[in-house]
Amino acid sequence: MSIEDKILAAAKEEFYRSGFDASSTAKIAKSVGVTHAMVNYYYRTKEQLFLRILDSHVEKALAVLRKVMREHGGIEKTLTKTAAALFGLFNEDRYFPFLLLDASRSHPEYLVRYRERLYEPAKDVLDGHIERLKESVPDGNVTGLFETVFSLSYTPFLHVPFLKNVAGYSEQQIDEYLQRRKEEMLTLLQKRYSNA
Amino acid sequence: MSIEDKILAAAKEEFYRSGFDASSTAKIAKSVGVTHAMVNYYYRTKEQLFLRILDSHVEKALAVLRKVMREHGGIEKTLTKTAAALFGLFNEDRYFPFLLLDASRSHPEYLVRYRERLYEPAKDVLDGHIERLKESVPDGNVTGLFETVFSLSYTPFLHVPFLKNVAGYSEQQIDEYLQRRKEEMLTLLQKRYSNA
DNA sequence: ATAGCGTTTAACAATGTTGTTAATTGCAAA
DNA sequence: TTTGCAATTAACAACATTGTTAAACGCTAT
Repeated sequence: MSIEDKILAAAKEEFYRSGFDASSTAKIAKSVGVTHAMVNYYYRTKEQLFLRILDSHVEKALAVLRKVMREHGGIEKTLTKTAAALFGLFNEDRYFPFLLLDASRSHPEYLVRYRERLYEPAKDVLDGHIERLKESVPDGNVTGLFETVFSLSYTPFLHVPFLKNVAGYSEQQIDEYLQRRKEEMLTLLQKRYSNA
Repeated sequence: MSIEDKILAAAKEEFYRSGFDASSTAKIAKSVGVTHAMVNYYYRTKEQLFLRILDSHVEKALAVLRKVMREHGGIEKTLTKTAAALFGLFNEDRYFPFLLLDASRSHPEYLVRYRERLYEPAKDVLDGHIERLKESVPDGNVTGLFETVFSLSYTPFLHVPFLKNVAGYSEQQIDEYLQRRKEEMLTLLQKRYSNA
């Protein structure tokens, strides 16, 4: 792996764990074993380095969502697939939810750039199929259901640092925990849309 | 309000919005309009100032939970009351969830001190009444249900900065949003425990 | 071998951070 | 009114931060 790539990987770790403001390019460089000038040499500024990482993650998330949303099934299938896709996405980068929350709280200006495109995948479903979907959901609160899916997909990963560092879970216990949460989420969804 | 109290209030804001590491005692002092030496004069160190704030919040949260958990009703009542209590707690300090997440990710050592006491209110219910509760829940996953309640109670508040600063919600829209989320959570719970 | 070019370092500047300390202020009690 | 003490400031130390720049390094191609 080239130094350029090593810096990117180390930066990912650092930004994941500390957020933008509390991260230090000097520490990133140190963890790679080079002078901090290398960070500026390859990525100009801390901000550009951060945005590059954020960008690739958001692109990936959007791609996943678009794919799921395009499959036009009933509310049940769409919700379940969305839930599984989101959970899988976060499971690949377990600190990604932290990154998003940190950005939304401390640097919303970095997220404004995605505004339109964030709503776009959802629109496919919410506009094109919302009428049919509404019939399957008691109170017609389809967007609310999607937000519930979103929330229940990422909270397990927010809890990982606590479970690991405070409650003392082992890696295996963490994995079991995440699996339980996924199943509980899917069970809950079934109940929600399957009866009035 | 005394300067001592003003510093505490400003620190709350700053820690809420930036987390421990990204917060600066100098900025806190500046926002109050005093020299940063005052922070050290009244609170010794940044750490002690932070812990004082964290402590009072955790105490309050534990008190609320203890109160709810002590009322020995069925699973339905206990869950609903817990949900409402947690939502109300976070609604009073809307950045509190951020504070907890930040601490659990970047400073778990600050949370270890509460470890035993965090589980204590839950134990009241989960040990003393778990058998009876289990009968009301299909797969007997009572702890899972409580965690779902917890997750759905705080995520709306995590979303507020995004909705305000990226999506452009007004204060009123935020309040309406929070109300919707609360109701969706309660609806969802009803479905979950009311049928097999 | 050497000229050239991309890479890397060391050093610097400007700024910000936390915490301490000596000096000053201002009020209250004797 | 003057002594005394709490409150407040200004200045300082030690260090970390980001970003820039000139120099050195090391490899490749001529």
